[in-house]
Amino acid sequence: MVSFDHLNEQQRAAVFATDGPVLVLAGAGSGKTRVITYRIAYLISQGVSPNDILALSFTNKAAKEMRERVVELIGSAAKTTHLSTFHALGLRFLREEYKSAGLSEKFTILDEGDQLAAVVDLMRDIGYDTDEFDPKLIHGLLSHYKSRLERPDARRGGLEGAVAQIAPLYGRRLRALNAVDFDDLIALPVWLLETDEEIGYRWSGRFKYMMVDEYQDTNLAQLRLLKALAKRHQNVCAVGDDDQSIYGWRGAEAGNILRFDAHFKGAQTIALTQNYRSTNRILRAANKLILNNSERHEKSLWSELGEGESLRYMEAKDGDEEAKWIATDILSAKRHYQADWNEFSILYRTNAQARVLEDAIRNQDIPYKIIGGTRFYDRKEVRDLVAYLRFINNPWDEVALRRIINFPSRGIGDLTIQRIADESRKRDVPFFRLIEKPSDVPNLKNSTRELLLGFHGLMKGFRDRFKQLDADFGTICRDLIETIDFRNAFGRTEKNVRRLMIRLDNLDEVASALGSYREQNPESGLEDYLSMLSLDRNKDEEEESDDVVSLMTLHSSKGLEFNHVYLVGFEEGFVPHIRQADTSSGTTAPVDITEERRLIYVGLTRARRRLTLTGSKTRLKYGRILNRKPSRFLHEIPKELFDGDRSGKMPELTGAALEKRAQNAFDEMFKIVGGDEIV
DNA sequence: GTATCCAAGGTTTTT
DNA sequence: CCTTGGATAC
Ligand SMILES: Nc1ncnc2c1ncn2[C@@H]1O[C@H](COP(=O)(O)OP(=O)(O)OP(=O)(O)O)[C@@H](O)[C@H]1O
Repeated sequence: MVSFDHLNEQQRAAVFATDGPVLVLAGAGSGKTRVITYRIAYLISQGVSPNDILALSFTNKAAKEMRERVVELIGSAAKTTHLSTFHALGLRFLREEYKSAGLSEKFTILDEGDQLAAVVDLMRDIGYDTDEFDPKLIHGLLSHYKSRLERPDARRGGLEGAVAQIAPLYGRRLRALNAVDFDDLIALPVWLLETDEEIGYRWSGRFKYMMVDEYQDTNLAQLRLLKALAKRHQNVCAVGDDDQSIYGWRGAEAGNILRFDAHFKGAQTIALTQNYRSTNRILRAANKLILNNSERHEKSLWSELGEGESLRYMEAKDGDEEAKWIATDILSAKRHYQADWNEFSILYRTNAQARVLEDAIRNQDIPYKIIGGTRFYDRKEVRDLVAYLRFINNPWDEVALRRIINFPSRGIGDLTIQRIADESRKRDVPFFRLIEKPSDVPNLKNSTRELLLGFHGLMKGFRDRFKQLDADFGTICRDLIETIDFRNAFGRTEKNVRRLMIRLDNLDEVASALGSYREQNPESGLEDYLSMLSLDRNKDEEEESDDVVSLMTLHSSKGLEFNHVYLVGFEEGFVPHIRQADTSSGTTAPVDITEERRLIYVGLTRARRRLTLTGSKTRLKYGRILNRKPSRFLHEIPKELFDGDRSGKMPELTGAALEKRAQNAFDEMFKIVGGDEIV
């Protein structure tokens, strides 16, 4: 039996209000996520089938965590609850309804690079000068329109006109590749749900109770998806905080949460006001900062966790010193607080900042993990191997095919490829069909035709092997690496042996990952692994989460909490980020300093008891030294909350100083917090 | 068709 | 700084 004693009154109200639309709009750390987990538990305890419950969160990590928490509450009965991200849900939908969407079974999810390449290709085709129109910008706008399910106006000039011209071609191109992009994962399901009555009816009965976490970060397309799925029952419970809306740049629409009751008629709104996470000093810092934003939903937050320790601000002379100082500080704090490593987190604005920190932390033998930003699947050799897998899985994937048809070199040159492409376009036959039957392509030497057939045979062999029910993906993938002879291909250009070894290791890692994926999901095919790759690029790190210090961007930290938080690079240029602060190239998004402020708000409110801001007077960039000054946001946090006077003088690291500084706060905390509970 | 050299540009944030 | 890809020579 689930006990609801661990909820306050408002939380209980939200949990028990199972029917009809409910919005929980409340500040950071007020227990919104806990409402969702308990709500799932409550529904199941009331006899609702776990299979009828859908809870959506923003990241795979969050979805996974939610599953763990619900299982803790009610045990394995929760296992069949649908917990996923919007994109994973969209994918699932399309894997079932692919035919209606004009796709074939094993469609591919195009990664960003390939999306961009498609845009460049199409722009060239219809005679746009890629110097005059930045393809990145065009692609960004295209994505923006899709995320709002809007059509750009073809009669407009300039960028919008260009996007309007390219959009339909881009769509057609993707369908020809039997591929979708991220936005399609939402847009196509919405389109089907809204236009195909049978599909709409079927799916709107599928999930009887739906919950959405971090609702402030949903976009218009996601709102439409939600509406379509909830059409028959309106049982939607959304929780979020407009002050934590940090994805405006990719189409998130704060209006979704602020006008929830207009989108879902008869919605009741519940506010949560007690913060269970942070000390009052931390809370006050965050509240004061966010007060500088207008047009927000005013919220009051209070905490029973005492005043707590003062915040700290440390300004180093350069990035190395900053990183070293943090590493040392973590070491002494670990001793002093008898803390576990996983109580520490280092947050930064951009992934690039992780490098220095990583070095410093590793030097002190501190166990750590870096969440996100991993470029593993962006490395050339990995992308090449994945391109092979993609083509094997989905022969329509011409992008992958072109990437690998002559890598490693097998004598199929640009001219040959051009001839095949021309013929393919002329006769509207997929590229790969012509490789199966090169005699259909005019002007090729017979020896070239032989080469093409050889390539086709090779690929077909692997395709068949991957299709077998008992296929051992890991072994097949290693065979592929061998047969293709990547070793030789990279050995030729890479004379640095160490680097060559790294590349080969990376390839082997893909094989291992593929093998273990198959072992864990014996029912899944190659297509599932590949889409998992595009949707969850952090999978590997999450596995061994254990007792380690976490490094991540402010964006990735949303929803998490740590006893000790270091918010690093607290300088103009990082926060707000230079690209957001200056007015140049203002086409992607309006200059939005308020979103940067919210980002800091998110960062500050991750801390439970000890919050440290750090910055540096100089930064090394591309080998150049840049002078830096403290972030304007520093001055928006009251001086008196800081240890010292916010001047940045390096706080002492000795045990005695720590002792003196923290003693009172520490005792106070312990009295109040007591034993930790699960959410 | 393939190998090699050099210039340019890259760093916002993520599904 | 380092990587990437495009131009050029073989
Ligand atoms: N009623 C409660 N009693 C005690 N602790 C609670 C209660 N509700 C939530 N908590 C704790 O407060 C912390 C924050 O909760 P939770 O993550 O649900 O907040 P949130 O509103 O989702 O935060 P954020 O806005 O930052 O995502 C967690 O450690 C949670 O265990």
